[in-house]
Amino acid sequence: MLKQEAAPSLRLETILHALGDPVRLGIVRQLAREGESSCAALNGGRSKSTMSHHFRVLREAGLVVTRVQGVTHMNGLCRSAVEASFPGLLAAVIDCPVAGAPVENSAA
Amino acid sequence: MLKQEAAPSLRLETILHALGDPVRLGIVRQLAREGESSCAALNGGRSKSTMSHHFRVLREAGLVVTRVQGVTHMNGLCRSAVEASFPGLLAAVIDCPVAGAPVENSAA
DNA sequence: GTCTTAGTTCGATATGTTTCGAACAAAGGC
DNA sequence: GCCTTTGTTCGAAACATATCGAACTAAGAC
Repeated sequence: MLKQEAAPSLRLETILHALGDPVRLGIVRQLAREGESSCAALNGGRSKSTMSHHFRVLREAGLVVTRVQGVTHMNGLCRSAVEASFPGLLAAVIDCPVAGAPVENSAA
Repeated sequence: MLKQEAAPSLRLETILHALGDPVRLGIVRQLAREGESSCAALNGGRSKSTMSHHFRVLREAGLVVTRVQGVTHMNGLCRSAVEASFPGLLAAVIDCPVAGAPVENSAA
């Protein structure tokens, strides 16, 4: 079962706004590096409700799809869909080193 | 004379945040299409102080440089600097059609 | 059926952002 | 010198966002 709020609009403005938050940027980058993850696996010490909010923004922007798998929700990056609408955008955001680790780097 | 707040940090997070606002995204896209412009040439009916604020955010993000030329301030996109740090990012943001015209399209 | 787990939704608070008008500063034209 | 033009800076108001805890829901384990 997929969670997707209607057809995501895939508006550039909405996508950039979603990516403009450090927590969400961290989520997207981590999802890109490590593939699907549960919500809990990405909370950098933030509360469940905060994370739920950020995932909702990412979902509504069309950047992330959430697949409900039993009790956990697996989130995946919508690489191809975003790539189709805005070629090169995700690659540029993902394939570059970045200072500061918004979501802890699991390098602990 | 160039206006540049110290060395712009060129942080991805800051750049995405700057681009996440529809007015600023419009400015950047228009600057990309039409080259340098004065501040006044890009106000979509907004007040001077509002535009000044947006240009400041763009400048601080390292997306725009402002050259003072007599009484007017000419703003140009820092394509190469941004491209050097985040290859493909500006291209992805600029070279795509976008719904909604934040800054009026001069197609009036 | 009861309990646990993983997320969501709600309501509140604190913080940021956008926007404006008014006052200011710099550069030139007269 | 004075006036005009173009932006900037300063408050202030309106709005949006990030964050939390508490109450809720759905799925499964027991």
